[in-house]
Amino acid sequence: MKRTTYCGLVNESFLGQQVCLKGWVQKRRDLGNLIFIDLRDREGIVQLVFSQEFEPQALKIADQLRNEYVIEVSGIVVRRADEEINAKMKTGTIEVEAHQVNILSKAKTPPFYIENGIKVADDLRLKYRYLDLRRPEMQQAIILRSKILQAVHRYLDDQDFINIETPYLTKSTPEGARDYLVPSRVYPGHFYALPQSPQLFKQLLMGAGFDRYYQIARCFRDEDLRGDRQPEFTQIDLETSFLTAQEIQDLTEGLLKKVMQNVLGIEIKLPLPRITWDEAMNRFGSDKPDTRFGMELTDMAAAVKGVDFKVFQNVLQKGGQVKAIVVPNGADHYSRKEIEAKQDYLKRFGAKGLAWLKVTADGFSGPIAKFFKDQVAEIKAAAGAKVGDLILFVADTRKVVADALGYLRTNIAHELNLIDESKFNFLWVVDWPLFEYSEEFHRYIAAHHPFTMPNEEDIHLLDTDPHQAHAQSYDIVLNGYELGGGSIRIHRREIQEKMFKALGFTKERAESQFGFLLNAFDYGFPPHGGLAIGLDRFAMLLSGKDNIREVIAFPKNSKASEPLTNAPSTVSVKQLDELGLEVEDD
RNA sequence: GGUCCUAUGGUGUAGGGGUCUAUCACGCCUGCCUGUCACGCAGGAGAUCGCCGGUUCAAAUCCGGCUAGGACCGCCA
Repeated sequence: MKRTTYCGLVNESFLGQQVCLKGWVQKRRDLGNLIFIDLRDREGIVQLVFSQEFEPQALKIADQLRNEYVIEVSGIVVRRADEEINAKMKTGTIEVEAHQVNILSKAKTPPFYIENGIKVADDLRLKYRYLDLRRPEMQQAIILRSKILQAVHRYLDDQDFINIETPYLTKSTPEGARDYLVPSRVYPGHFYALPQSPQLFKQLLMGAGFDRYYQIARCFRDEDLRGDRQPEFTQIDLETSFLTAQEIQDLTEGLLKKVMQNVLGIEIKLPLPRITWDEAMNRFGSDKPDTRFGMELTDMAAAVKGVDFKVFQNVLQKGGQVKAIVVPNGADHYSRKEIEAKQDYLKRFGAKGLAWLKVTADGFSGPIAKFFKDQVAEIKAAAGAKVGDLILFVADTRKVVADALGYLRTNIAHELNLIDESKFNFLWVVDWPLFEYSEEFHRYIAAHHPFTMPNEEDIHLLDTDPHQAHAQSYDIVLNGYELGGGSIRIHRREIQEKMFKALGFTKERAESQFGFLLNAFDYGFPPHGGLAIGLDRFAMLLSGKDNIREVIAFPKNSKASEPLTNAPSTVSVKQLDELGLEVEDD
C-alpha cells in the first residue's frame, strides 16, 4: 500500500476518497464492536473508525492495537455527523472508515505518554529521545529549526554568499574556551582540537577572495553547560570583505527579518535599535539586556548624597556607585524575608547587601527607612517611584552594581510576570571594550576575540592604555539572550602584532600559534568582518522554549553526557594503544 | 572547583520514626460496551521507598557517605 497523504493533512477535500495512511497509534477507544483509533504522524492526528458494520476483519485487528504500534490503514474519508465533530482537532470534522489495516510494528508500552506538556524527568526523556521526539511539540520545534535554516540558506544565497565548509579537526588555540581534543594516531602525543568557531578559517577565506562566506557550523567548547549552552552547538557563521560594521549589521538585519517573516510570519521593524555597551551596562546592568520591560537602573548617587547612611556614603567616597531599580507595585509582593533571600543570592555577584525601601503614602518603610526621612521626595523623584513601589538599592563597584541589579531586574520581572512573552525585542549592543581584565590570568584578555579591530582612534591605546580601547564589535541581542556577535577584524600584521602584545603574548608565541594568520596578512589581505548567530538559541527563542535542549535532536544533559548512547564512554586498551595514550586510574 | 535542591510501582506524586501489609492520579492487563475523542463500567497486576553504612527496640521517614539528576556561581576568546 502506498501512502496517500499524512494523517494531519486529511481534510474535507478528501471526502469520499479512499486514502492510505501510515503512522503511530496515539490512542485506542474501544467501544466493543466499534473502535476508534487516533493515528499520528509528523503532520498531526486523524481519527480512524473500525466497525463491525463495514469491515469485521479490520475490527479484529483494531482490537489488538496498542499505543505506539505502527500501522498502515486504508479506508474512506467521511464527514462526521454534526454532533460528532471534535472542534479541538484540526481534522475533527472528518474521520477515516478503516477497511483494511496492517500492523507494521508492535510496541511496548512507552515509559512516558507521547503527548505535549508531559511532566517527566529530563533524563528519562533523553534516554528515550526517539520517543520524546515523537511528541508534537518536539516535532514542531525541530521543524521550526529546519525552517530557520531554510530561510537563512535562501537569504544568504540571494545575497551572493558562498557556503564553504571548514575543518572540524583543527589546531588548538590558547585563548578562549577549553578545547575538545582529538588524539592523532599518526602523530602520537599530538592532538587536533575541535573548533570553538571557524573564526580563523573564515578570515583566511576572505584572504582567499571569496568575499562573502557563510556556513552552518558546528562549534565545540568544553565548558560547563547551562540552559542556553551545550558543548556542541551550531552557528550561522558569516564573513564579508570590504564592508563596514554598519553594512554587516544591515545585512544581518535583513537576515533576521527574513527568518522572522518565513518562520513565524512576524514583521520586525528595521533598523533595529542600537545602544552602546556602556549604555547597556548603565541602564540594564547587562551586556545583553532584555528590553521587553522597564525597571531600568537609575543612578541614585545625587539623591542619597545627604543621607546619613554609612554604607552608601562609604561606597560613594571610594568612587563606587549607588544605583536602584524600582519594582512597580512591588511593596506588597515582597516580604522582608523574601527580599533578604534575594540579598543572600546577590552575594554570589559580590554584593555585600541589598538596601530597600517600600514607598508608602507618608514616606518610606523598611529597616533603613529612618535614614531617608528627609530625602523622601528627592529619592522618589530620582528613582521614579510612586506609592506602593519597592525600591532596591545596591551600592558597590560598578561591576557589582550592574551584575546584582541586572540579575534582580530580570529575576523579578519573571517572578511578577512583567514580561510580554509575545514580543521579540532585537537589539544591537555596540562599541564594546576591546579588553577585559582576567582575575584568573592577571592580565587583559580579549573581550570578543584577539582578532577584533579596535576603533581607529583607539589603536594608539594598544601601546599605552589597552583597557581604554574600544572595539569595532557588535552583539545582536534578543529578549535578554546573546543571539550572536561579530566584529570588524584586524587585517594588518602590525595591528595584529600589537594586539597579541597587549594580550601578553611573546613574539615567539604569537608566531607559533598564529603565524599562519600573520603570514597571510602579508599577501594582500582585504579588510573584512563578519558575525555569527547562535542557531540553537535562535530556535529556542522562536519556539518559546527555555532550554536549547528542546531544539536539539540529541543534546547532552547538564553533566555533558548523553543518556541515550551513554557517551562519553571508556574505550578499549587497543584503541588507546594505537593513539599512544594511557589512562591513569584514580 | 563551589553552593543549593531532588531521588517512593511504567510515569507523576502523598507520606518527615511505630497505624506503611505505602496514598492518589495516569498508564498497563482481563472482561463488558456501536459514536468515542480526558470514552465509560467491573475486576486485576505492578514498589527489595537510588545505593552503602550509622543512630534506634523500631527507618521510606533521622544522620553520614556514595551514585545519578536538576538549578546556579565560577568557566563560556
